[in-house]
Amino acid sequence: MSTPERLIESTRELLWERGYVGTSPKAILERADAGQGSMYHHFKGKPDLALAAIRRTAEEMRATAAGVLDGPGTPYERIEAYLRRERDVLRGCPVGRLTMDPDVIANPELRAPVDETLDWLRGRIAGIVEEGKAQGQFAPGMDAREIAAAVVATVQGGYVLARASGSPAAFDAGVRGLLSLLAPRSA
Amino acid sequence: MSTPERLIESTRELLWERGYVGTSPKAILERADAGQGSMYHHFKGKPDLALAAIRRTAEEMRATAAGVLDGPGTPYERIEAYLRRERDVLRGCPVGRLTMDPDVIANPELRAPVDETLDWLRGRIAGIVEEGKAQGQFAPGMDAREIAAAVVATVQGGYVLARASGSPAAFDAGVRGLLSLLAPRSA
DNA sequence: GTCTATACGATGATAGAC
DNA sequence: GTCTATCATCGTATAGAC
Repeated sequence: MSTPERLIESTRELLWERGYVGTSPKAILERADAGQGSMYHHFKGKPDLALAAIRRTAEEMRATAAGVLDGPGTPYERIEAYLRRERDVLRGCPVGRLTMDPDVIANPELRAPVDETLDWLRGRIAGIVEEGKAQGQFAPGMDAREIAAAVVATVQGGYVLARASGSPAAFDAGVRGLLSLLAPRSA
Repeated sequence: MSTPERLIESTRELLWERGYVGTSPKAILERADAGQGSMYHHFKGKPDLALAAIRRTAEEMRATAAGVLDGPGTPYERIEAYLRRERDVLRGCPVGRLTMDPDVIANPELRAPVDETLDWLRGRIAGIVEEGKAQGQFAPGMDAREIAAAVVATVQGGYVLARASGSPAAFDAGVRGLLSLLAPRSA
C-alpha cells in the first residue's frame, strides 16, 4: 500500500476508535509506519487528512447499506435486513460517532460527509417505506420520512446502549423492539 | 459556590461540550476560576474530578426522566411525554455522549454511572409498557424490555441525527415516527 | 518523497511556599 | 486551601537537508 493510502487507513481506524479530538498525528504516523515529513507532504495537516479518511468511511458505509437495502425481499424484509445486518456493535458507528466530536461538528467540511451519509440513508429507507405503503404492506397513514428517522435513530442509539452496557444485547433488543412495532399486521 | 463545587460544575459543562478526551484540567480551571493547586487539593486528578461530575450529571438525568415518567396520564401518554420532553437537542445527551469516549469506556468506574443510568431508564420505561399491557392499552404480545430499548435508542440516536444535520428536526422526526408506531390502535 | 531538526503551546501532574 | 514554580511529555506544525 502506498504511503498516502496507509495514512488514510490508519486515520480511519483511529477516528473510529478514538474520535477526531482523541487522534493525534503522532499516533497516525506510528500506525502507518510513516514519518512526519510524509504526512505533511501528502496532506495539509490533521484536518485535511481526517477529511480524506471521513469521506472514505462515509462512502463505504453508504455502499454497505445500499447493498442490503437494495437486496431482495419485501420492503419490510429489506428494512429488517438492514437493521439485523452484522455489525461490530461495540465499536460503534464509524460515521455516527463523529457527530459527538466538537471539532468535527464545528468544521463544516468535516461535518458534510457525515450529514450527507445519514441524510442519504434516511431518504433511502423512506423510499422503501413508500414502496411498502404502495404495496399495502405498510399502513397508508405512515409518514415515510418519520419512520425512516426512527429506524436510523434506533441503530445509532443502539450503539450508545451497547457501549454503555459493554454488550451488544441492548442494541439487538432495540432493533427487535422496533421491528415488532413495524411488522405488517396480518399476511 | 465553593471551589470544589465550581470545579465539578465546570467539568460537567466541559464534558458535555467536548467529552472526556477533549476536556483538559486547564480548561476546567479557567472556567471555574480556580488555580491548579485547588484542583489537586480537592481531587486526585482528572479522572477523579470527572467521576464526581459524571455521577452528578447521571443523577440529574435520572431525576429529570423520573419526573416525566412518573407524571400523570396513561402509559402511552407518559412515554410520549418523555419522548417529547424539552431538550437541548443540538448539545446532545450529557450521559449518552460519554459512551463515545474511549477513555470513559475503558475505565469501569467512569462507565458505571453511564451504564446504570441508561439501564435504569430502560427498566423504568419497560415497567410503564407492562402497565400499558395490563390495562389493555398495549398489545399483550409486546416485549416490554425490547420496546423500552427502542424508545431509549430512538432518543439517543435522535441526538446523532440532529447533530449531524445541525438541526433538531431529525430528532423530532424520529420521535414522531416511533410514537406513530407505538400509538394504541383504536380508542 | 522522506527524513531530521526545531519550535512552542498544551497536557497532566508534583513540590513546596504562603 | 490556594498560589506559583517546575517538569516531562505530547500535539501540531514548519524548515530544510537528502
